Amino acid sequence: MKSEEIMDICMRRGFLFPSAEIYRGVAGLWDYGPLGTRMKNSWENLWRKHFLSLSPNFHEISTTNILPREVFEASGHLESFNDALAECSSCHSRFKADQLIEENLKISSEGMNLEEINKAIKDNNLNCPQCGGDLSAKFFNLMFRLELGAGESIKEAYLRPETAQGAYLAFKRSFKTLRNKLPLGLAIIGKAFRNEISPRQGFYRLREFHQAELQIFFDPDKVNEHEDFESVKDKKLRIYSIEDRGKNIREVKCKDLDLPKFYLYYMVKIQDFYLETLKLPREMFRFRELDEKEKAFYNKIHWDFELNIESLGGFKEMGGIHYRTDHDLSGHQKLSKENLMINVDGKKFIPHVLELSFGGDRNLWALLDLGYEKEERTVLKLPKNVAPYYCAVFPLMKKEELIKKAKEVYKLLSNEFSIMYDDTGSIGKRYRRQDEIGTPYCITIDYDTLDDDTVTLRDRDSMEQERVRIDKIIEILNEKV
RNA sequence: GCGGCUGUAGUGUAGUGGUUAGCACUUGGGCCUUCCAAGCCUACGACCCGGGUUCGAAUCCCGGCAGCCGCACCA
Repeated sequence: MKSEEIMDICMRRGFLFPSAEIYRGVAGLWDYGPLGTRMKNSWENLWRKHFLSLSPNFHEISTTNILPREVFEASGHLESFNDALAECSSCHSRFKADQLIEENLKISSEGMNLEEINKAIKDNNLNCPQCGGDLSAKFFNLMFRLELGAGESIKEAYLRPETAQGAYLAFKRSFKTLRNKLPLGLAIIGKAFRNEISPRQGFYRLREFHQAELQIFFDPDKVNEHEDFESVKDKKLRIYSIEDRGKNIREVKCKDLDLPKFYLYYMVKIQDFYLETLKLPREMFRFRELDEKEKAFYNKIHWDFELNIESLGGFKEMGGIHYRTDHDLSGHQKLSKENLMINVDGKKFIPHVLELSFGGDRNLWALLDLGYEKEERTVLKLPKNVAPYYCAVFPLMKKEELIKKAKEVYKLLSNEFSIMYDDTGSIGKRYRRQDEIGTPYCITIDYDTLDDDTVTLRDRDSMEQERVRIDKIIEILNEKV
């Protein structure tokens, strides 16, 4: 219900559209329209500002979407993203081949190739559990496979399923370039691709999506320290651990949690991003601990951070904080034969990685959901710093002298803020239009303005109005952000 | 991918074999209007795609695509 209402605004007002819509679209592919793009850019910029400022040695890089096969061999994605599924020739149900073989034949299918799996199925007369039909196995990989070049010289490559690998590949040179200092943070804001079998839930699971990830490389001997830990030790984190399942979220002081300090510090900074930078309601946020089954194969410690999204039925993952150890760098060192060890003060080691990973698209959806309000009016109470427009300027009526003045004010402000101008329809209608796309402030020019250079400043959330001088507006708006 | 339900302007809908495919809101233009979706005039705009049945299909049948629900999948 709410999900459709938000999607309605998104399509009608230009936040999101189905990609290739005139060809009926494709599940899991979405375009950002003009307003959505503004919002996405703002969110990404806030993210940059918040996370890159945590250390002078945190830097953003931009790496390719296409990477050669070896990268994912080393990372483990080729293997663990690659499931052999047995498909029934009559009812087309699919089953995991390894499970089927293990359960029925009590042998492990590990290491079997497709031929061997199919032979095992055939020799043992394994039939479809659903209808009894014939089964044949095929590999389904969640990564998009590409062929680079042509003819004999084709190189096998994949679209990256996470931005992270780019940072690991760039680590060695970045570390040198940045003069051999740890911790080193490499952030990548970009796209990732997963060939989801059936993307559902509208905008939540996509085939092409945005990630904002920060890979922090550090000395594993120092995992239980952080130079600024003192400043966060008494901060309360909202946690939902494995033991808390079925119970309530707890607020626990950072220093009382049994997690490495280096990890805790960044949990606090992530929580701050949501509660302080975006100013979301505290009760909508939590960290959720993943159990062994849910954890990604490369993670030693893995908590997700979640927001309570009504349109998606409750708390949903916005990202994760992953202690990946040296899984990736060691894997790349082994396969590439490149030495990825570093030497810090005479100590040689492969650094460990703490990954802060955010799903861009679902974060935006969350903001739309949390902001959406429909009572006597429809209003998107977006955080002011991510709203597509910060302010709109109107002449009270469509009269030449008011329009002229309004355009002057528009021009004055457009250098400072993301701003829009509108002079069609009644003033009330124009306010409502801005409410619907979340514009925090509207400025109206009336006949008094022509006499005394004051305007009406109207607040999106309270609908209250105040009279302010034009030469003070920039200052006043800046204070309100 | 399987099963069930669904698909008419941007949105919500009317239309169940022959309609110039109707209505409301939205949007563009105009009039009016001194602060919260007012009113008046006017314009734009749709049968998801393909095939079949039929003299004739938005309507019936088949396939595709998309959406919703359930199953499976979700590193």
